[in-house]
Amino acid sequence: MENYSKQREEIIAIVKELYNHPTAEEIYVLTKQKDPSVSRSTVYRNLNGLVKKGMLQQIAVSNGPDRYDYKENRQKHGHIICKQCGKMYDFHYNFDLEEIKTSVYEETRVEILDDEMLIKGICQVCKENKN
Amino acid sequence: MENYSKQREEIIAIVKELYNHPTAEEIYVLTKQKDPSVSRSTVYRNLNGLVKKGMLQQIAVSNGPDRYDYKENRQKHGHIICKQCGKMYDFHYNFDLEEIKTSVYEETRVEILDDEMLIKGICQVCKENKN
DNA sequence: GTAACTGCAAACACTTTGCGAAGCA
DNA sequence: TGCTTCGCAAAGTGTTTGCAGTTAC
Repeated sequence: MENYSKQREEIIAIVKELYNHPTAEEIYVLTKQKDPSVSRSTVYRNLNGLVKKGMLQQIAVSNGPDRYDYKENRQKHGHIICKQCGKMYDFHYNFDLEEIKTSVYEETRVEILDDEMLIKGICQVCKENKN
Repeated sequence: MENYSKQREEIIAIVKELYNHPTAEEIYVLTKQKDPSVSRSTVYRNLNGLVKKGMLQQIAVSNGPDRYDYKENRQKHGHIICKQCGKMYDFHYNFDLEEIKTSVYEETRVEILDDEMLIKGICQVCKENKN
C-alpha cells in the first residue's frame, strides 16, 4: 500500500460511492466492469490493506461474506444488521455514547470507537414472517 | 431437533459451562473428550439447530470462525469484541437501552434484542501496541 | 534497479451436505 | 415402522498465498 495502482484507485472509488455495505464479490464485479482484467485476489488484497489503513470498515456476518463500508467524514453512524435475513442498515445516533462508552470501558477495558458500532436485531419483515 | 440425542446433550452441557465464547472447533474438541466417536458435522449441525431454536447466540468474527454463547437467564449482557485481536468480553449494562432502541427503530425499523448487542472496539493491550 | 503490485491457479479455513447406518418414539 | 440423528467423506463457500510477470518510483 505504498505505491499507486490503478486497480486500487478504482476499488476505492467504487466502495466510496456505494452505501449498501457491499461484499468483496460485489466490489469485484463492479470493478471488473470498469477494468475487465482485474482479479479477485487484487480486490481482496486491496480491501484488506484499506481496512488495515483504516479507510474501510470490515463487517463480519454469520453465514455470509464480510461487508465493507467506506469511512467518510459524514455524520457518525453505526450499523444494525438483521440477524435473520442479514440485511444491514445505517443508523445515526442522536443519543450520547459517552455514558455507554464509559460504562463498558470500566468493565472491559475495551474502548468503543464511534464508527465501530455494530448491533444486531430483527427487522420488521422477518418479525412478521417469524419463521 | 425433535428427538433426544446424547451428542446434543453433551454439546449443550459444554457450551453451558463455558464463558469464553468458544468456537465450533473448541466445542468439538471438548465434546470429543467426553465422547471420542462424535463428529465435527454433528457439532456444527447441533450448534446451528440450537442457534435457530434461540438457545445459543452465534457471533461472527472477521478472519476467524464464529463464536457461540449460551443464552442464560442471568443478567442481560452484550458482547464487545476487540477488532484487532478478536478477543471478546461480556459487558453488563446499567444504562437504559430504551432510548437507543427507540431511536434506532424509528430510523431503521430494526428491533434491537437485548441479548443481541454486539459492539466493537479496541482493547487496552492492542491500543498500547498500536500496530 | 528494486520494491510494490498484479493475475492466475492452487491452497486454505471454515462450514455444509449427501449418503447409508444407527437410534429414538 | 417411520422419522430423526449420526459419522464419514466429499463438496461448497469465502478468502489467502506462492509465483512469475508487470508497474511505479
